[in-house]
Amino acid sequence: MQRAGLSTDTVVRAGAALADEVGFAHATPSELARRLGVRVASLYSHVANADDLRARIALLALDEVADRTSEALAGRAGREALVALGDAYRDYARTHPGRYDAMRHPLSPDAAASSAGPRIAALTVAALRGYGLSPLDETHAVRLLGSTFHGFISLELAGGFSHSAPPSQQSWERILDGLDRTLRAWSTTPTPEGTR
Amino acid sequence: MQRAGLSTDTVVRAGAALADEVGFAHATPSELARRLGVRVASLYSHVANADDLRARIALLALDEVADRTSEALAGRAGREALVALGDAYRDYARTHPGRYDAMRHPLSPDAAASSAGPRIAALTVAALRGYGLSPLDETHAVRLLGSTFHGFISLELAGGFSHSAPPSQQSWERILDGLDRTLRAWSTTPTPEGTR
DNA sequence: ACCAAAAACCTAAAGGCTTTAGGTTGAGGT
DNA sequence: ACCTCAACCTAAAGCCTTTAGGTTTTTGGT
Repeated sequence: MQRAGLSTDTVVRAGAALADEVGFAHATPSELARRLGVRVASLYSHVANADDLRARIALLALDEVADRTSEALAGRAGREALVALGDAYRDYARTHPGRYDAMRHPLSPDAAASSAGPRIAALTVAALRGYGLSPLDETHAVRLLGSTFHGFISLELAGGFSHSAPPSQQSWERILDGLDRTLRAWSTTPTPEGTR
Repeated sequence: MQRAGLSTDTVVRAGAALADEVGFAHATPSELARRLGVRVASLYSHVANADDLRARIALLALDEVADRTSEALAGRAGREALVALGDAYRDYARTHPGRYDAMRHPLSPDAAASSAGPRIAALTVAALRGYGLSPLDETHAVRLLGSTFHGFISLELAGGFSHSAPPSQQSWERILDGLDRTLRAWSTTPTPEGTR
């Protein structure tokens, strides 16, 4: 009998491809086994259970995003870096929607710590270097970027912008522009009175 | 034998409560029946199937958000309206995390059209009235608000901000402030050159 | 070339979830 | 008292996940 020659790595990669095709939520061991031409039970030698499979897809996605982000950011600063960062996320989400969703899959604390998540955070900080922010402002700015990028991408992916003109690309550019202006004025913004 | 006296409405409401407790993804007919003290099959008289249940929870959530938003916005304009809108979303997500997730559940085109979604969109436009935007700018601004609010809330809910100082509330206020400034300068922002 | 051990794959089975078909029982109106 | 509708039920089929334990291929040392 011919063997598929699977390993944890190949299984996870196939799982990621499946997630991109049918959606992260529908990337199940059953369907994966079917596509790999293997019995379901065989997958359980490579992956502990369905959730472990999903967590590993998440780790893979985080890694890939970190790599692309790192490449996109090389040699860029200020507005250019901001745009490169946003486009890197958005392009990744469009080419790999399942993996992108996987990134929001909750990980155990130590899985999260040893993931590429911190590396992505560090890259975001690096992208902001050109704006000359204080450490505190920097944290707020990282959160602003994360929120805006993730929010736009997830709404766009869910089809939230597809039912009205103009094309979302225009809004994306407007928003990047707004972010750049906001960040340039970030440190001059007084902290709101009500800060707790 | 005692009857529970269920209707579609009570089932959906119980489903929404369940979603808030265990998460939208785990709000299954099985678990719901268990809590209602009823056999699973009985639910299928009130709800077509598992996805129908989830869709109805989504519709309920959209309706509730529209109501709260509408109330929060009454008598406010400009920055005040912006903050009220954001806080309404965020408060709803915190008190009803399952329902909030449900709102991103994909609906059929006609279900979406007859949902409270358009009402929410109209309320967002109304909240922006004080900024005096052109219709095109208004659309971009609605998308900006939707993205930023949803992104922040969904990352916050997923615990993305809980592993670092300062508390997310501070970032939220900074971000609302940034949005207000951005919107005030929105129409003076030249459309980026590369607009397609 | 041989032969153990590891790795990959399998069958079988238990238990949970979703969904449908068809039967029973309670509650309200006449 | 009766009739009807709605609420609820049992039963069963089909799918998914997970575990236990067996078989076969591959591998690498001799």
